[in-house]
Amino acid sequence: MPDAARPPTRRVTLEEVARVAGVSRATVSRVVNGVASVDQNIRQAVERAITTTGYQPNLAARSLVTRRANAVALVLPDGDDVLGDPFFGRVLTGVLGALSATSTHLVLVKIGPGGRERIVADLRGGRLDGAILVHTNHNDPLARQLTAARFPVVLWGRPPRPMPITHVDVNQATGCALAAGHLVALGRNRIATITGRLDTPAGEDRLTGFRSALASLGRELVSVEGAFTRESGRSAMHRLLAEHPDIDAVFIASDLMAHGALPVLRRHGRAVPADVAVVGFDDSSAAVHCDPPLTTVRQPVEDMAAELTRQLLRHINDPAAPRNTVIFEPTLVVRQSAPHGETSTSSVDVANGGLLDQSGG
Amino acid sequence: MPDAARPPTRRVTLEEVARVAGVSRATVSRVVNGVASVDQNIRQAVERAITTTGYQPNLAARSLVTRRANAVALVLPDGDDVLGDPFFGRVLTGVLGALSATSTHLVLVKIGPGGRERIVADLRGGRLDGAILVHTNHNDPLARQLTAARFPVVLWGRPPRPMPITHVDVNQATGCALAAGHLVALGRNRIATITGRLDTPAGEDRLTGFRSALASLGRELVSVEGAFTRESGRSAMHRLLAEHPDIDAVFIASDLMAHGALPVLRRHGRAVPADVAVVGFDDSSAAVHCDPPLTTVRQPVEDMAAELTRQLLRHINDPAAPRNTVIFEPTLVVRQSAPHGETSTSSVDVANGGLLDQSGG
DNA sequence: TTGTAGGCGTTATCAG
DNA sequence: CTGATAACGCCTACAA
Repeated sequence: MPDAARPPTRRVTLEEVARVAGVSRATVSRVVNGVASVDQNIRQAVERAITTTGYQPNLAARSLVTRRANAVALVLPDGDDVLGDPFFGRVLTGVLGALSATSTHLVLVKIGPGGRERIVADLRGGRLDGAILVHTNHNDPLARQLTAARFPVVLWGRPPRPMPITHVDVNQATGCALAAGHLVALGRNRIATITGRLDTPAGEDRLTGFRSALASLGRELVSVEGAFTRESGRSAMHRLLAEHPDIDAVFIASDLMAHGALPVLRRHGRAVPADVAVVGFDDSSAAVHCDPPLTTVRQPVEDMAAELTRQLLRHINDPAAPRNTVIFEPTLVVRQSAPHGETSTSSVDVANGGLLDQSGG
Repeated sequence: MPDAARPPTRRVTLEEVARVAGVSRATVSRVVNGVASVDQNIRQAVERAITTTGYQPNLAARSLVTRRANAVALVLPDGDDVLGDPFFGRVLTGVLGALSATSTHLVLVKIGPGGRERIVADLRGGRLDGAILVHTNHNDPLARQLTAARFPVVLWGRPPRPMPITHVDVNQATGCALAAGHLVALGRNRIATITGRLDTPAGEDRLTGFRSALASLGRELVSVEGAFTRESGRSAMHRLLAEHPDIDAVFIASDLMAHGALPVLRRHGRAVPADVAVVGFDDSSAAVHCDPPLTTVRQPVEDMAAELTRQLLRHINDPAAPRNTVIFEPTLVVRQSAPHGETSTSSVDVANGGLLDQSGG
């Protein structure tokens, strides 16, 4: 028999282990699943039989009877470069971290054509126990569809329109207030913002939050709409400088956009922060590698993703569990693009503003 | 019955569809699986029954009998920020693209403590059909272990030590020759390199490849070791400038390291490319957002990842299929960090050097 | 072309 | 505490 034709490993079933150990299948099953009520001697005999036979449970068979796939999906929008956004790396890290304590698989899904149907089929077909929805496009019917069918689903960020679904979010209002307060404390008066997509909850909340925070400080605001991408930050900054050349501060709704916008400021002869102070949002890796490094509102993305994952597991384990919302408090991370003192040029990187503790769960 | 306690959807089995359609389970199964030999009228009746009942196949049951999980793992090293590397985003995009034509799930796995055992268990337990290994740490026994057990496995990049395993790689020698030729054509003579981890195949191949390419052009080389991370690029450039302040060109073994290194050059008063020309490797998103934009050796990462995925599917579908190696030819993407002419300041972004066509598959 | 019947490997119920 | 025995839902010879 040629080497290449030999199957990976011979298949060993409960039946076989039972025979070797001289007990019944049921008993072996109990040992495998750690059921307490098994005689010590028998347990040991079974364990020996398991190692000598090299037994490995067949997960499909188990899945068939337990009705658990032990797998959840992380559902992303279909964009071509979403996976290049450092934000997703942090989300993945958080989700994988929360899952690593379990034996639950993480299945990565981008919603392409027919993607929605496939997710529903997998959920109904018992191949997926639940889904984590991250930035599936605004007004995507998926969230509503899945919650209506009562599948375990959780959402990153508040739903576009009010709807009973478990989700986590950062307190956008607090974050915006931190940014506004910081810029005003720096003595800036002609303040602008580059928004995210205004048809997304985060985009909308950060605009209205920042505007009302400024208003309560007696300042007005001009805004230009971006789309949360680096390129959109670049072009939005171009427009902003053309329309409002006299600004002295900008709040940019994501670090990635800020990363695209900063070179534009430089090229237009604006020194940062001397002429224009800049504050971003996220504290993604992009913030650290901006020039100058970016003052930004930190979202504890990994923690939020981990919490979201735990919420999903809760819904899977208890289908009747109530829906839940967990809001995390952001902090301000002060770096050189909008330093503490007006004339500071220190390169100190305050990793955590400490103005607010994160709370959640 | 309270809404919250109602199960998502009532369970419908083949049995039930069969009853509704007035045929046997077997016939329904044939229709579901698209077997040709079914009478048109009966087929239609069955299809009608399927829609009226809302039947959805139970994948666990199917998996149990077909011995197929329809899921493969993408195995990553355990590092904390691997998911933040833009390289992985490209790999994911390629893999998902190749898988989107099938109904195969992509399971994301980071090798933490006990991770190896879990993968083996999933493979043996029929929960995973195969695995794609990407940058699992040098000398990780996993590749050898899985191939020895004859599980379907494929590898990104050549194995550290020769071993029969299907893999894809970029032609590192060609890529290095492109970089060396370009720098020499620019009239540079004091050429240095910042290497990747020299205990990885890519790190080693890019050092030896670049050195021998330079040697054949009559140039010598000084080198400093990095570790493929942005931070390592930064510190390596510091060391390089301290030890060899007179260099006029640097070949950096990854764009991410180059992204960390460029600001160091600037801070040390070296103009790029006037004083020091820089060439990177990968053509990742980092290359475009460097200042100045980076001339780099482009790896067709998405294509390579897609091909690697297809190879895995081939091994899954035919356990006796021979192992395979697919080498992709890189191209040189010329940007401002090492432009075409010595004095050029054009901002043209030559997206594809066109010196070599990619070939593969 | 269709139906019958057996089996895939577990878990779970219920006697003993 | 242990052992039969019956599902779980599907595929697939084999027979009709």
